[in-house]
Amino acid sequence: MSTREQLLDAALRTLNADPTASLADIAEAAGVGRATLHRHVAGRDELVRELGARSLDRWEQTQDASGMADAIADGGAGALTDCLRAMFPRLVVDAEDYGFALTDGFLMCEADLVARSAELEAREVELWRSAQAAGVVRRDLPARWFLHAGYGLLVAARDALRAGDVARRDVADLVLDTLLHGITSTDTTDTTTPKGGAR
Amino acid sequence: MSTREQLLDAALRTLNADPTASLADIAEAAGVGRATLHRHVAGRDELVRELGARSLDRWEQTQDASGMADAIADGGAGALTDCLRAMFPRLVVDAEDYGFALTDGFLMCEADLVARSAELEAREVELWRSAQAAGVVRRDLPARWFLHAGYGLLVAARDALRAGDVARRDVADLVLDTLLHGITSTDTTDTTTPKGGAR
DNA sequence: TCCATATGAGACATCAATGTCTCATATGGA
DNA sequence: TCCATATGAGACATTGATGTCTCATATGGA
Repeated sequence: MSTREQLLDAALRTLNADPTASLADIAEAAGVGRATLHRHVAGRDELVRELGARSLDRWEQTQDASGMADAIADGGAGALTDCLRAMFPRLVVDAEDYGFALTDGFLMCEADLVARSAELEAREVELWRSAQAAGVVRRDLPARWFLHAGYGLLVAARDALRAGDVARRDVADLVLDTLLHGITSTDTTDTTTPKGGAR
Repeated sequence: MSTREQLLDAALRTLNADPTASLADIAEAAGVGRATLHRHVAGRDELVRELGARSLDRWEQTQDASGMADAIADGGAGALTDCLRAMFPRLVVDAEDYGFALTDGFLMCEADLVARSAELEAREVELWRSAQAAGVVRRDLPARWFLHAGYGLLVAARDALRAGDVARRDVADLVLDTLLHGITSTDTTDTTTPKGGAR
């Protein structure tokens, strides 16, 4: 891994912990002089743009690795369900790795990032529409709402992990379960094994 | 309404639109000189602390107006369900009014705000626990997850409204419906009237 | 009219973050 | 060893936000 990438990794870690961290903070966290940081990254703008692009790369990889395109092409309920079940665990990891990018609003000031983000969103909306058509998810709600709801639950997952309220190994199931089935009590005599360890 | 409150309102509007707005921006948006803003508010810290306190006031009002305490005391499924159905429409409005406070992380740097927030969170967790005990919501998920999930869906609602993806009149139902029942298709022959106007 | 108060405009100093630069040093290969 | 390159430390200037101050003006009541 190049020095530049190591610096960007350190910057990501630092900004996840404190989105307002200064370049001096980042350089210190990277164990590097401030001048050295500037030698590899032109400035804060470039650094943030780079990390934003990385987060979109990751999102795209997640879509690809989940077989989103194939599932949409297939159109069957099984394929679409499998895609969702493959995608959300990855998205939860992404949301934690790129936590600061999830809620910080400076990414959406860069035109190219906005465009890419819209592109990836459009792909995901396509997935939701296919899932509606296949009868996997409700047709009485707007497909774009699923996008926002999924995103919101990723924020919830990130925050729950940060607060230590849920176990890392449970959180992906928690998100998908909540999104798909909601939190209403399903059975009257609940004897199933707890998922997140009800406390 | 006092001048100070009018200024705080303008600050809230401005910060909702752009969380990085400077005091000069806020003063301009309020139609007031920068000096006048400083005459009423000591500085940015005080302004933000004040708005944070307001958002917590609103949250507390929403809890009270939804009869949360009574519902917990009652403990019945009906009372608890009514409370949830009264609370979320209000929370959605709160999330829109205090949108910047929803995801911006400077509030949680003020010890007193953190304490109050934890207090209100604890109340809401109590509600969720009661709802679990009453069989209203699932017992196989940690109660604190419901807190995060509800919060995440409020973020989703705010973003969906900002993006123009859902109608304002639908969004509260959308949130509660998604949280309680999830997005899985419930019936095979869907002839119900669309809620958000599936597009 | 006269006066007290609030305001707008703007000057001014301060401060933190940023970006650039220099120089001594360290590292690693020829 | 000798040299090229990368680095660390730090000086320096710049910039934007912030906070304070003054003064002329406006407003509204006595």
